[in-house]
Amino acid sequence: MQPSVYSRKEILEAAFALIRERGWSAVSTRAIAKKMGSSTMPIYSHIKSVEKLERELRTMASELQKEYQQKSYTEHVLLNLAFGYVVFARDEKHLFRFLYLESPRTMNINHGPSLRESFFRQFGADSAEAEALNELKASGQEALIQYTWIFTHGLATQVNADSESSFSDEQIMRLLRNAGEAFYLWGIHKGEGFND
Amino acid sequence: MQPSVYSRKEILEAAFALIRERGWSAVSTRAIAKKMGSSTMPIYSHIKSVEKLERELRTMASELQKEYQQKSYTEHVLLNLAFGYVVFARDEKHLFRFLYLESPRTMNINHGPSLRESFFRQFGADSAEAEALNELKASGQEALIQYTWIFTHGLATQVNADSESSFSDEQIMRLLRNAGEAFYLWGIHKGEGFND
DNA sequence: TATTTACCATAACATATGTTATTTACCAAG
DNA sequence: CTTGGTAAATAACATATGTTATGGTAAATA
Repeated sequence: MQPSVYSRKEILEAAFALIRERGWSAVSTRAIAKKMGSSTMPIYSHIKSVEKLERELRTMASELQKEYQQKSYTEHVLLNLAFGYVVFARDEKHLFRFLYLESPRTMNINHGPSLRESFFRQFGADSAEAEALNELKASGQEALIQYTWIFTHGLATQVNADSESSFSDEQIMRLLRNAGEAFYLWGIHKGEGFND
Repeated sequence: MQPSVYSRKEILEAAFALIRERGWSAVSTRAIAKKMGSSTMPIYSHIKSVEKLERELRTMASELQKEYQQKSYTEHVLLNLAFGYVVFARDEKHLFRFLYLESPRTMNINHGPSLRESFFRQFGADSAEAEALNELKASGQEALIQYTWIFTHGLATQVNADSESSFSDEQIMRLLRNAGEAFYLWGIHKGEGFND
């Protein structure tokens, strides 16, 4: 048996480079092949169809997103998740669009789990964070996360659409902090939580 | 000279119906022709290229969006703009995606003027609204609009992605009101506006 | 060494799309 | 009525893409 000249890994990396640089619409079997200096056959021998390839690329993009979100930019877990999400949207425009803005080739409107679920999971996991929010009732805490998530996603898409990438880390951080504080104080103010 | 059997208007309406029902990716000269029961020729005789067609459709979609945003849902102009924007995103999924989420066929990341500019324009135009916000300094007012806009766009994209359209008018209105109030109170609280 | 088999390149098939050339049919002007 | 021009249909050209068939080459195996 012959060893593969073009490995599955190599193929995925070429495709991933393409989507990072030029977006999902620039990914085709021929484009990948050209980038590797091969024909399209190795792709089909390692990955059955473009649909499978798309799934792989989604996973890879999500992994990179996760790296952005897991860095410790501040001492606040939720803020880190939000900040990482927005910076990912700014610095990896095509990947963010691929994951959250553009439709899959099959025209389902179907966004991934993304930030929102991370928010809710992390919130439960991090006790220090939870303690700091003790003044809010449970419903208020959940609402705080919901509002923060909506704001974060809005900021991310806006930052993503800004082709000059003129949002600095500091600006993004300030926007997120301020919004979070506003929601938090509003929750305190209302006492009853966000749902009345 | 013969009168046209297929008018420019008829063509645009067929294309618009297509994009509303099945999205921009479903719009092609042949699909339009099929919908009209004609060949593709009338399209080219009235509209030179698909690129021109896309521009026309953007205009039409924006007009419909404007209708949503100009209704008087409440006594607050800004809230009306925001609410109309979100409801448009919920009820016209394909049009909203076409205008703000998907890339143009030519791969520029370029979102339209949209809500944000409307916000800033309307804000200046409506004096009653301005009066109500007098307690905020000018910089704080601008910031309030910015934060509100970010939240609104975030909510719109979230609502748009929800294929069950499970967001009721009341929920959307409440989210927008609460967020706006939170930002407003935060601005008061800070005194100096949002930019410190 | 001869053979078989996996891998890959080439070419082709199938489809979808924008666009244009050619032909047909019809209406209006002379 | 003839003729000319316009609009529409048909067909074709050009490109892009997913996918598959065919054949060669080189390595592993008998």
